[in-house]
Amino acid sequence: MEDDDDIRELIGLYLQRESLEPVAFASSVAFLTWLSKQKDPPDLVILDLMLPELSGADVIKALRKQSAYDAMPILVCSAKATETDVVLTLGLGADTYIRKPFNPHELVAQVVAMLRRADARRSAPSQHVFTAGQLTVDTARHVVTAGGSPVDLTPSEYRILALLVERKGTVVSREELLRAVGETDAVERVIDVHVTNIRHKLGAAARLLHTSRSFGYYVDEDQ
Amino acid sequence: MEDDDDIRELIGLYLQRESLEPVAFASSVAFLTWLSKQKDPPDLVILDLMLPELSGADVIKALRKQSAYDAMPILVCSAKATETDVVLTLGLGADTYIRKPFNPHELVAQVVAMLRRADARRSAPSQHVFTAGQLTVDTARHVVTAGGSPVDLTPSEYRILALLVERKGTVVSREELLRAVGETDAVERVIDVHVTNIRHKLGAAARLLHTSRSFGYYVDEDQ
DNA sequence: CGCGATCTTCACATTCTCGTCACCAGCGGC
DNA sequence: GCCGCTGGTGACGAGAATGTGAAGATCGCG
Repeated sequence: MEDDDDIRELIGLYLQRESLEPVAFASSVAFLTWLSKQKDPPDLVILDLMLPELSGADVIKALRKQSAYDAMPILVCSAKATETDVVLTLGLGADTYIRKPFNPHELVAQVVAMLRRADARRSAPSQHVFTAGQLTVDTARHVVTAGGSPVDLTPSEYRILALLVERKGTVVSREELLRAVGETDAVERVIDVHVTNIRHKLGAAARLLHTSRSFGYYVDEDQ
Repeated sequence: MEDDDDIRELIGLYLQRESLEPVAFASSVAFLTWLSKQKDPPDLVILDLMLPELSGADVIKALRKQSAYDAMPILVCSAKATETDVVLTLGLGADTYIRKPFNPHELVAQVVAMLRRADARRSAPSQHVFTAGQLTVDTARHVVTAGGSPVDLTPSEYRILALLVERKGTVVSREELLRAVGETDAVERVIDVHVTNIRHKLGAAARLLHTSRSFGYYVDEDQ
């Protein structure tokens, strides 16, 4: 939210370049109205302090009172930069303060940093389950299932299959699979043996594990 | 961390006024050494970019590589304030950038704002009793029960089991368990011995504590 | 300083895994 | 069909990972 049209547009452009989806508002009221209609709160709010109607500080206060928005990251940028302003604004519940004039790149970097942190929290159990067809690899439990039933793999077999499923659709070279197994100086053919054993243990799901002649192996969803 | 003695002291004083407990270092190496000896990571790190020996950027890189510290808030303050510096620093994993010269009150306000957010996350699931099957771990009282009756564990055994139960269902590496115990310069096999002892003390509930060959240990509800 | 509790290391047994090899099968080119 | 090359596979010995008992090493405490 920012009352100067040019600045608002500029910021928007820079954010889009980071494949973010900014929604811009010229006034606090417009923003709050929009917000009340959203199902999920936005990932982050950029706020100018000097706004017509409701001031930025009032917006922060209003947001922080509502439990739905009390965890939403707020970045404040403003030309009002006396020490008191900064302290007060942060005290109200803003997360970061950037002084105007700021460089767009800086703003974007700060936004990305804040989102990274928020993401880390939200998706704490991040991505640790990979699937390919009826195959699932749980990298937290180190468990592989094929068609629902667990498959008992040795550590090396697990590491090979996990890498292949994580990269499903792309051929992985024996060299890289060797590295995944452990920094050994073994002959590349070791992988062949492991793959054979994996196939036996997978049973029907083995048809997802393909050989790419003279290149390596790959896992594919279909067929 | 800040190489100018006066500034370091000044910042420390201001932080203490907020009933925080700052620990100051004049060099990156001193800080990292101290950090490796701490059981729990500090709540927040204030970092100057221009340091002798290891630069602030190197410190950030080093910290973010370790999972124990990848969530630790980092505030960077520096006179190196070109746009590129700010963007790079935030990109490395810092959370906030403050330009020198900064007002101490601003720094403190920013620190408090960051801590508020980190606190909200940490204490959000203020859960202190974890269970897995007939096992319960009360992290407030430091008491473990198996099938209702209390189990008498040594401190190290408790820490290991607590971590495993908190993360039930996921494999925890010996390395991470070692870190939980506190000693980092011990042989990883120490964990094996502790686990053996824990198993004996758990009796029937020991069947919940599994070995994941070549990966670590894990606790699972079922089976 | 002595004592007990706890931690760490070590040694050994056991079980499981890995890498290698030899040989066979499949494929494509001719 | 023949040949050369690449991949599949069964078997085996070397070595790794783990469980565990016992012997120092440390620590905290009276």
